[in-house]
Amino acid sequence: MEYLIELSKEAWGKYLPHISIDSVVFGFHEGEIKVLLLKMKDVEKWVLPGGYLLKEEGLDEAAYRILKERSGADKIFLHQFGVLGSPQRSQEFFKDLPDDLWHKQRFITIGYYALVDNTEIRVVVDQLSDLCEWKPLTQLPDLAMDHRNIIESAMEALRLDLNHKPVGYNLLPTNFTMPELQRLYETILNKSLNRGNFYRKIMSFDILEKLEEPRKGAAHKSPNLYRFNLGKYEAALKSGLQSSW
Amino acid sequence: MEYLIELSKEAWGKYLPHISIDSVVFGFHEGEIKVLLLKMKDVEKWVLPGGYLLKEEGLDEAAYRILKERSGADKIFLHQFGVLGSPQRSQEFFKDLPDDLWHKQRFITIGYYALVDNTEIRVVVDQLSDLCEWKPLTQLPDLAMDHRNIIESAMEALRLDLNHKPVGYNLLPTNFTMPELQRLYETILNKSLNRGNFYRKIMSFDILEKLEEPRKGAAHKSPNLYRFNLGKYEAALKSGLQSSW
DNA sequence: ACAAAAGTGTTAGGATTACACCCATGT
DNA sequence: ACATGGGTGTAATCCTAACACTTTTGT
Repeated sequence: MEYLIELSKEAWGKYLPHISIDSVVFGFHEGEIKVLLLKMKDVEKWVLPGGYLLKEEGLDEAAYRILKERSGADKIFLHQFGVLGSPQRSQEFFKDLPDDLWHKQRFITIGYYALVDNTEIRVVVDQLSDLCEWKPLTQLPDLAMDHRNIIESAMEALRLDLNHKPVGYNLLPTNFTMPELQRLYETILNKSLNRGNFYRKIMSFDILEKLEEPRKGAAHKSPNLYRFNLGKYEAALKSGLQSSW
Repeated sequence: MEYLIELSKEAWGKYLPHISIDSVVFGFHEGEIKVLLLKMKDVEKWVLPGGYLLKEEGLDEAAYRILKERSGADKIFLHQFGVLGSPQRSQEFFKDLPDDLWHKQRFITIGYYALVDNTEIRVVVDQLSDLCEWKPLTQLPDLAMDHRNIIESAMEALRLDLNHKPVGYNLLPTNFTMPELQRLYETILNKSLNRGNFYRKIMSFDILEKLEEPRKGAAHKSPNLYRFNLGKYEAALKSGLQSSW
């Protein structure tokens, strides 16, 4: 708690008041969508990696910096999806703390979602948190304030953006198999897709490149590996992958 | 200028600093999309109807209030579409004014778009403005700060929302003709549509009700009048009007 | 007569869905 | 042998685009 008060003093000088940024970091692992969460020190509550806007900093810039500081995630796809700001969203949470505490202000929070290939992320635990972990979207722990809402809005935004943003490229490792890509689509859309039709349709977009070598080592037949042709992918996304999945 | 300074003093007490709200009010008139703009006093620049967030006010609530105060528009469809906030977006505009002027802070602005049937709006001019007028989207006057950008983002958002939000219901008068509805779609999508196909498709959604009486008085054949069945319209929008226009 | 509007018909071409079949390959 | 993956075939259905025809009705 000492800790918070120390940070608070610093905050009033560095940041714009009343504005926070929270990021919902999505990953895809073992066929599930996961969200990166931090466990608060001394409290059994989890929070999104969030932070504040420096006085002379752009919004996207701040979102990148915060994510870097609080989770170690770097060079990431980030997209702003909305602002949440009911007057009471955080006050109740800090009610036992002094009134001049930075955290006790009213905050408007700007929501970003981030997409990461989580095989590449090295998770860092910062000063405010005990733990930084991937939690499955379907089994979220107890979340502070309105963070569960924020996650739901982010997921909704992601679904709508599937044909307009490079979701696959950013959630999968560079090389991936067709079943992996299909499972990603099925998870985001929350419905199952016919394998043959999925294969034909995704190939018809002409955004994938097949690698020479299949993935080896596992049981069963070695699956072929693909990667996105980023140029073609982005060109195709501009007009939206016309598709009804 | 006196004026601004007076307002500035008041503002520091009433509003949250650094946060503004700007609304792009769309109307549809004479086959064109129009935007409601205010002309600043003493300067040849136009601005969006915008304002600030009261200390204990929700975001949507503030957007409604501001629109009411600055344009007279009431009971309106409003939707938040994004946040704009490069550090220098407004400073340059007020550079000759005192540093403690409210307006000279750094602002993050929350963008809303509003849809109105502009036959119903009675435009009000507030203290800061000379004029409040509908300007065609295709011939916008000289706009202050980044307001032209904001309008473009809003229009982009509107296009994407066409199958998910009750755009037609809110931009047209209660009763309207089929050619009017088609022209609205054509304008938003910026392409022409085949009449017969448009008719069949829109009817197939089963969201329109045909009135008994056609519109009378004009030249040529009296066109039939329709109105939206709001219940059915909203139900259909939930899953999105599956359509490729 | 003419222009605008309403409603329907038609046809070719695509896209979608839902299967099914066959092959390859690692254990 | 069996599970997994890859790739293609196909038929029914539906959607779309493009045009055309007919009828209605004000001026």
